[in-house]
Amino acid sequence: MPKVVDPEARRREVAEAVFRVVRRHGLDQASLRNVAAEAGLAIGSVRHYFADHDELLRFALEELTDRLERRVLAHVARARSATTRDERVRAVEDLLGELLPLDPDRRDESEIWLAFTTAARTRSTLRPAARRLHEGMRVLVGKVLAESGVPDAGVETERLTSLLDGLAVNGVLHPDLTTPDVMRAVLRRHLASLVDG
Amino acid sequence: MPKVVDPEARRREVAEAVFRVVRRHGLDQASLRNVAAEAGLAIGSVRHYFADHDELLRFALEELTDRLERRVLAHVARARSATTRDERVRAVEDLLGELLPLDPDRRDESEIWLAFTTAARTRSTLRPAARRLHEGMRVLVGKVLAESGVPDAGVETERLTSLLDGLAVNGVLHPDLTTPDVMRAVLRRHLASLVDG
DNA sequence: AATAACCTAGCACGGATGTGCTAGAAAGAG
DNA sequence: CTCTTTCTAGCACATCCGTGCTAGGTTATT
Repeated sequence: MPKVVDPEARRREVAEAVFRVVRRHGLDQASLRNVAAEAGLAIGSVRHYFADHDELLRFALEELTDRLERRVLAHVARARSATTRDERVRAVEDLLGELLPLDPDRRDESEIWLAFTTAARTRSTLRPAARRLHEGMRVLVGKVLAESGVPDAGVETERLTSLLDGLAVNGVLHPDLTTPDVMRAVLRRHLASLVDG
Repeated sequence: MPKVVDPEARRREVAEAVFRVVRRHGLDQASLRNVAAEAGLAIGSVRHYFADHDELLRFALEELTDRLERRVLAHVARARSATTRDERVRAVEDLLGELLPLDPDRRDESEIWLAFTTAARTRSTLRPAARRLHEGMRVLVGKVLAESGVPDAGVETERLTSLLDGLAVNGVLHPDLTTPDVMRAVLRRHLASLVDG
């Protein structure tokens, strides 16, 4: 028998390499060769774990989705257990802040999210995964608003979803203008305007 | 002397070809060969008007900026001449709506904008032009808010700018969910919440 | 120690890309 | 008609890409 290697762990390692390449040089540059080099593997090794270049990118996007989902779900539990209204508002703020590039880790994730999401427009094999990610975020925002008793959930869900996406985009593309402090202030203002009516 | 050809007009024609390719297949596919084929020219002809592949893309982005600017400026004049408050609100709505993919033409423009803007993150030669485009939009939004007497212009400018960008992104990437009607409703709601306080 | 299974490495092919050059076509000026 | 300048077309080269294959290495079990 061969050297025992957890194949799923390997796949995740390769996905990490994809993320680093995408972050530094863009999704175009996430070729098998570049990713293999970044992962410290031979191109043949990468292809042993992924049948296809497409499958590699698809897996990376799903990996990103999983990670985001896990992080957000932890906050959901915390938000539900909030007692005072102030505590609850703060919990919602933190929860939605997980979707913004507020610190280096989340900034990395947002950069990767933006690259994959926009690429999915013309790369049809990425569309289903990108779609699931978007819908997940959308229903999350919808639930948060509904549970907070905000009326007119349809329009407000779209408004908050698009605001968060726009903040993430500008936080990634123009970090000197859309700084973490600015993003937090905008999010706080928006939430306040929702509860005040 | 040769066949007289207005070189600027030719450059703009080629830029149009770039737009069509980007819209259909993404910025990655806007190679000299693909663009030349789309424009019905030989690759050598395209290179006669553009020294570089970089220069071609840069020119296309600047062309997009010019076009957008021209369209928006027309609305600015109209908004300034509004008399009643109702008329003014509607003018502002139309003005900002020019930045959203509300009809096929603007949808095309938004798709191209998104492709170039996000590509500028890793393609350094596109950054200056993308930056100017973003700042132009930002000061426009700032002026609109200031002239409408909205307080706290800093945060509100960022909030509305990011909302518009987010709507454009989702209008392009998820047109079945973020439909023109939804975008209009969101924009209207946001503007209303600003003037009511 | 021998075997069999898994993993790694890499060659080879066809295709695409940007760019440097060169040859020729088109058409107003003399 | 002829010259001269502008424009068009396209070849050639080095580089990178995804993928089909194959050969070699590594190691737990027998």
